[in-house]
Amino acid sequence: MPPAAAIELRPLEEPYALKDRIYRELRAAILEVDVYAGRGAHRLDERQLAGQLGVSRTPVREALLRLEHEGLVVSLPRRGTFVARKSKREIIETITAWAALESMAARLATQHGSDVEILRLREMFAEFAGGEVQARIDEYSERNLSFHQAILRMGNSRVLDRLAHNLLIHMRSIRRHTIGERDRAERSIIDHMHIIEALEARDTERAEGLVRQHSLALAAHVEEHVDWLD
Amino acid sequence: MPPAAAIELRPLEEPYALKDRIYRELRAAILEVDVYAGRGAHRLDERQLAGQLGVSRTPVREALLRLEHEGLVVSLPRRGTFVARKSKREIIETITAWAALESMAARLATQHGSDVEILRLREMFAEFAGGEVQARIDEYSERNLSFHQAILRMGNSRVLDRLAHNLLIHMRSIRRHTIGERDRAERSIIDHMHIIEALEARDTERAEGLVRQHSLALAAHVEEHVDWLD
DNA sequence: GCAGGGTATGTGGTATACCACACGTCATGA
DNA sequence: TCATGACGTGTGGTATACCACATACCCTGC
Repeated sequence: MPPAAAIELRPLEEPYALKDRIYRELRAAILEVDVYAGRGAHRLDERQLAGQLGVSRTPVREALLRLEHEGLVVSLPRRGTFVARKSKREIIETITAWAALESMAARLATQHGSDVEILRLREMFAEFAGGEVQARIDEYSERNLSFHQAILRMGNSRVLDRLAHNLLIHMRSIRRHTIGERDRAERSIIDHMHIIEALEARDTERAEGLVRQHSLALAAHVEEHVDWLD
Repeated sequence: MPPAAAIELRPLEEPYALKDRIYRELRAAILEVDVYAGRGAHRLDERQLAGQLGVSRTPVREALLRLEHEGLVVSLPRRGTFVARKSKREIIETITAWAALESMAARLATQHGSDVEILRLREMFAEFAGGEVQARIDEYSERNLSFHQAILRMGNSRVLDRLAHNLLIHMRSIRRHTIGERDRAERSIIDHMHIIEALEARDTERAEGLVRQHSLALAAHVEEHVDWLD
């Protein structure tokens, strides 16, 4: 017997568990830190963190455990927990793995993706068509990420998406440093257009190949030009 | 000032932390269980496990957290922790992701793998050349796994290897059920030979494609013939 | 008979106390 | 001067106690 005027209530879904909120908080803080700046290792003291957050060590530890699984922090028994510093090699390997996953997603996208989804990809970059990339490099970078995530989603595979997402986290730190290399941005947008065309044509092999090539190019670029780590 | 006859001592590396040993123990137990047998959900009670192992809940929880992160168990807040049941779709997605990673490893293997490593692949199957596959299907299955892991290792990428390993865990449960399909085994060994040939020829695109195709064929097979889940 | 709510009980979530090990410091003695 | 050992201190590891929520059962009143 529903009342005439039912009150609308949202599920109120608070991120619920304390450990999850702590996890998000810590992750945000870690990604904020420029790990590669100084030489000193960024330390995460369980008791101190618990104190700052006003909770006990237990949920903090669980959050740290999760971060450790994801490779964002590294814990040395009885020595401390630290923000992970990735080696150049690890970053290249991560990008390579990303290339593998995203290219597979592109493959699947040509088979199962909807026309509408592909159309949206085009719209993403419509406003940058006139070569305004340089002027709004920051905004473009954001769009760039969305593009790649969109392809992942079009693969319509939760497993693929989840794996890639975990890798993406680690690639954010690179972004901070490679941003502003203008010629790369312009070449990037051209690549994207070719990828979109391949998707529209439902050319499985080509879409897959282009996506892989595009990502591997980033790996090669890091290999060659990045020297702010190791 | 090293003594004349230095005593040789191995690092004695006990798996160390309790939580790690518990993790291994639990993982082994979980993989032993045939999750897809009955209808009832396999439950993991923290207190009970702690009691059986003679430890407190804390390390047990940490082990469970890790297993949850790897997708082997699923925890419902205040309801319980259960051995994860993968849907048919999830399994197919997992195989697909595996295909992406392994094919990338094959790509890298053609570029950086040593001749010796490739030769070893051939040796793996030398004894099965005479069509003895059917008679020793169990042993072959083991070799089959080694083959794929070897390719992963030849990619010489820790990241790729780690990701793929995590996926492999979930595929073991399939093995139990698809083993004994003889024609598949024979077709499989032919595929493997072709892959080895591509690697020997350092044919990057071909090796990558064959590996991907080989794994995707498994996905398609599961899609079509597996009905013992969902 | 049955809808509704009270309540017992079991679960994971959290807080807290204690332990064992790693490392730095410093006293000791050759 | 410098090995060497004792020892203090701080860290993560573990054990334990308590809490809040979810569930199932039963009891009540209609």
